[in-house]
Amino acid sequence: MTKTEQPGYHHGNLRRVMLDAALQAIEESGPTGWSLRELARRAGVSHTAPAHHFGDKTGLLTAVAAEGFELFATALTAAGDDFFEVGTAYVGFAVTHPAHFRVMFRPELYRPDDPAVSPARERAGQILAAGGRELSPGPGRDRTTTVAAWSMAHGFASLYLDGALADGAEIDPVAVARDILGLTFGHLRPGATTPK
Amino acid sequence: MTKTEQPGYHHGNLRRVMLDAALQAIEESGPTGWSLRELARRAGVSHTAPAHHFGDKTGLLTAVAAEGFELFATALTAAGDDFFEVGTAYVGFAVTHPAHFRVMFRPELYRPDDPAVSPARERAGQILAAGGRELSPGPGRDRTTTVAAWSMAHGFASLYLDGALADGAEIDPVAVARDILGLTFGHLRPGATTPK
DNA sequence: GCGCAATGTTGCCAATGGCAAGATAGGATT
DNA sequence: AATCCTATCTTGCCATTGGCAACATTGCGC
Repeated sequence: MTKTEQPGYHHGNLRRVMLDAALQAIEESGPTGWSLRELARRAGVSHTAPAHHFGDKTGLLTAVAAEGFELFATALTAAGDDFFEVGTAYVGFAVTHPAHFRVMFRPELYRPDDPAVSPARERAGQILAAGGRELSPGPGRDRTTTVAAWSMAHGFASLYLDGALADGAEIDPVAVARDILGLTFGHLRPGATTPK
Repeated sequence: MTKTEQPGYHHGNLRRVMLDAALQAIEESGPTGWSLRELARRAGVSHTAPAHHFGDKTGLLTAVAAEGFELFATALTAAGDDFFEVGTAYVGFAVTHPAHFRVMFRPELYRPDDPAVSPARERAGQILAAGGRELSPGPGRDRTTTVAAWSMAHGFASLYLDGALADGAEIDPVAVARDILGLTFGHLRPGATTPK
């Protein structure tokens, strides 16, 4: 359709193509259920070509994590200042970028201290912490509130992606996320009434 | 410490030894960061001996998941009827059995439909659902409450095990779990104390 | 133009998971 | 007790994998 032509020797776009192939493979078979050679075959290059872009397999996963944290930080930022919007965006990101998400929080798969990873990860952490401060019920409880909200969003996203919640019916994960965040944090919101 | 003697040809205890070796390897390098042959070497047997007990690598991981869900269901049951105790036990299990936990919720690693796995998993699910019912703020909200609590416990356990919460200071994960459960579900609790 | 670094290739190696065929042993049957 | 029988374990083998080394090609900067 578009310019999918691959000229002879130099691929010209290998890095991106390999990343996309990896993302698709991760969605299909998990973060370790594929081989570098298989991806290279799919991309139509020799089995060592990717090494020039990522070094080794861990390097490819590091690149996935780095891109993931970048997209993640962007998505959280775009959600604005509202605590619930940030929480919803957290789950939204996981649903939209399942392969990135699955790698990002499994530091034994990649090099977490890589300079391409750490800054974005910390940027995301800052946004989450800000959300916790906003909703904290009192001084000294910021960290607890942040951890609580983070756990809620992260746990729901993980359970959903792992299929643990699929008891037959299809669900709209983002809507459910909104629901459970409201149930558990609604009472902390200014001017909220306890459900009951 | 007891009968650690390995007679010549027949190991006599290979299944358990392999399981323990796998659990240790998983703690050290993640659920896929080791080789079957390496475990066999550690156990002092040939590289195909484990096949007679587990079939293949996936079979070994299936056995880990099965044992995990058994222990998990037992731990949740032992926590009693109190919602907060169940939530705390969830995190306690993850901290106490990190290797099991890491495998259990990653169905692409094993055979989730294996008859050794499903019953125990469902048993655990029943206990969680009962906890949700207990705390539900109204009819029709049972499922939401269950998912919320499950997400909270699961998310915190996952983040803790993955080292995402380690911002320098050591924490007591079970105590923090109690804390965040209180913050988010305390307002749903009937009265002050005394669960009947 | 030209040189050189980036990009890609082929050939090779040790390690891995798994299969097939054979060895061993411990218990059940007789 | 002799024998069979089956679970357990071994050796030998194969295709696949990740990674290294050496070489080929290309396009960009000077």
